[in-house]
Amino acid sequence: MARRSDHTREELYELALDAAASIISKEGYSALTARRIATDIGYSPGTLYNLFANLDEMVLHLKGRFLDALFIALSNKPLTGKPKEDVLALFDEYLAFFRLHPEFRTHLFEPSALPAGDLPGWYRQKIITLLTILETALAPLFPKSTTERAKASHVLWAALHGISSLDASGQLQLVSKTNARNMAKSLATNFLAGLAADANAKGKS
Amino acid sequence: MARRSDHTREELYELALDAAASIISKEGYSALTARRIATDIGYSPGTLYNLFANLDEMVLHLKGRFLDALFIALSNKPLTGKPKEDVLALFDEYLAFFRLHPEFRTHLFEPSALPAGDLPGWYRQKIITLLTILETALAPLFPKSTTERAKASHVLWAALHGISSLDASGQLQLVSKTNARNMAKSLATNFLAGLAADANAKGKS
DNA sequence: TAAGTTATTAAACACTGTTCAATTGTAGAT
DNA sequence: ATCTACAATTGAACAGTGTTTAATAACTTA
Repeated sequence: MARRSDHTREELYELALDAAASIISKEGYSALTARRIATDIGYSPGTLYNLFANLDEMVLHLKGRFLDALFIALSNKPLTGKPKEDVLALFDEYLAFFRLHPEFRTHLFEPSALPAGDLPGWYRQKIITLLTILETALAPLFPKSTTERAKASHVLWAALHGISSLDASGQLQLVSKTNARNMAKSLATNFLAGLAADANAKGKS
Repeated sequence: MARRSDHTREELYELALDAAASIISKEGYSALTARRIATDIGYSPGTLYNLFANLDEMVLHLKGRFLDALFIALSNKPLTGKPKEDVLALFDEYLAFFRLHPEFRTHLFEPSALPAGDLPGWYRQKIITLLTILETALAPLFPKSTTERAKASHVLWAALHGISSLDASGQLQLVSKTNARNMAKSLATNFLAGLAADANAKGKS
């Protein structure tokens, strides 16, 4: 067999990622195999290796798509300028997004077999773009130091990821009666109150 | 071939888990295969299936051992009764433990292919026991409500897990200049300050 | 000493990711 | 219209995986 002109390279790329997303969402990660994707899109496994270096890279591109979608979801509602309100809204949106795509909660920010630092720049950029939203929401609390602002947003993001990820793996329910949304609210409320108290103390001294 | 009396069933169990831990720590998760473990302990793959239902169950037992070790590490220093001090010390100990066993940072609290709720009781108990330490450290802050105390400890644990896990996968360094220890400190400090502020407000009203 | 039990094994099964020579449709040049 | 060059696509193969199972032989008991 040989060349077909059923789809362009770009169409194939989308077809493959669509199929992969559908398989994962319907049957879980373990059902995602090269042969299965190939069957679903009507091509042979070898064709996938003409599009991606390997399955890991394909999953990385799929994650990239989800990072884009998450960014759009989080950008949906404009920020009000009130940090607490905005952070709570972003957290809710974040959790809601992963409730729609539970299969990605654990995996989206987990290692992709890549040696971490070897993640491509475009992927890193997507995460940074995502974090910018949170950083902007925190901005009013940090009129002076942008490095402190960045740090706070990174802590909040990592912490929220922990809640969302443990929730997804079911280990939260295993141990706690509080649901993820409540925990995220507790995290945001107390952390921000702590930031405010700190700013107060510095202002007085 | 047939029966040998080189090792008891219990010895074999320990041998297998030792070998598995060593393989993971030296060559990573992907090197952990039934044939490899079998070779390393001088038995055939089939023997492993006389000890464990399957590889996933074996990994679960290995995780159990790590939860035990983590508990011991966290119980090492006695609590002082000062919540902030104790939580900071626990966080540091937690991060230090996973720095010693980086290969487990991501996996220890991640899904084990088991449908979450199907995790055996003994495993669940190990996690609960672990959380009790943190809950005890927070006790002075919650003289009345034990449910609020539990909730706070769960939030802190999940958040710390997020930091530790993202750090392990290298995605923290990808995005932030702050290291995990600093982030954990920021988390603990601000969250506890927030709790204190809340308690103050309630006390006054 | 004989019989029964059971730990242990090699071999097999159905799968996996990945590679590659062979094939053949398509595009461009003549 | 024909020839050539290119490259997308493929089936088959390779080396590996987790897991099952019938056969075996060492141990235990009678």
